[in-house]
Amino acid sequence: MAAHPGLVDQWRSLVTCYNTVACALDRALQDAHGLTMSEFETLDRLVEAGAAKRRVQEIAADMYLSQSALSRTIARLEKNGLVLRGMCESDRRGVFVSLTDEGRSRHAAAAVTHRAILGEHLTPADEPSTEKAELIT
Amino acid sequence: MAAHPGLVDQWRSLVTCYNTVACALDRALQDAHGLTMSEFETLDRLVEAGAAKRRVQEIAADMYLSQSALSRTIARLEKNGLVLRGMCESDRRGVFVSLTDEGRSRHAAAAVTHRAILGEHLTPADEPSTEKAELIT
DNA sequence: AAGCATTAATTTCTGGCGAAATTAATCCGC
DNA sequence: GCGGATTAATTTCGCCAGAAATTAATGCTT
Repeated sequence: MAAHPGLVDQWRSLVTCYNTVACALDRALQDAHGLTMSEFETLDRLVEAGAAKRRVQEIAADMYLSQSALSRTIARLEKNGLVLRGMCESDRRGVFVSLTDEGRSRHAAAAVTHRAILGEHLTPADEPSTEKAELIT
Repeated sequence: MAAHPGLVDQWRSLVTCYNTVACALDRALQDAHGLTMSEFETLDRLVEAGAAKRRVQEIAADMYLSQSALSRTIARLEKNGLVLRGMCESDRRGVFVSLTDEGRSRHAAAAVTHRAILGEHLTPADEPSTEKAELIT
């Protein structure tokens, strides 16, 4: 019993760290850019893909978000003019999702905030400092 | 620009790790014991405290859960007979929360599942293997 | 001791999530 | 080419979370 007494502590540290960063990110993105984390992440995947990217599910696979949640997220983004949904001729079940110009610029602005928040809460890995320690402890 | 290109990757790893474990935990606790993660964590804090523990907020502070969410979680636990709410004489705003016998035994059973799932997904830290320790470090 | 700010907990209220049901198109075996 | 299985996306449903409003007790200042 209790063969790995550190496991629970390890998990709690992970939870605390995740929640701290996620909460800070969510607030900052919402306040400064009116985006939820899911919305930002969705834009992020589209920017990474460069061109138009089909398959809502393709994005979902990268994102740990259910297909239904992503469908609604994309609907929200479209309503706000950041994204466009289009037909896909080759497979008419599929849906193309592509960034609008405004989507691209909103993402660019939000990405600055995003990295700033990460920088505040995570250590750059090549420079282990005192920062993250306090979060984890 | 991109002064810390690894930051985003680090964050994504953390998110993936957290989601993977949290999802597995949630499923296992729900299927085997009918408990949500929040409910289990609440029981866990009460067991750790040993005696009756007042201050809903005291528990909340340990748990990264808002006071309102915890209030509802405790209400659910009470409805299921795992926990009791009682008056606190010294400060009548406060509410004592205490485990029932069934709460104690349900927690004990669930804790086994809990540790098993953690063991599957996290490395014991004293034995760094190929799994996910790298994410946390 | 009266009045106002503060603190503890609960209760709306709104919004996002996942599971399951639904709709629609494609694939496949005959 | 027809009918059943599969796949892509959406919609519906119920649940849980946080923010803000509410209720109630305490503390503080005069």
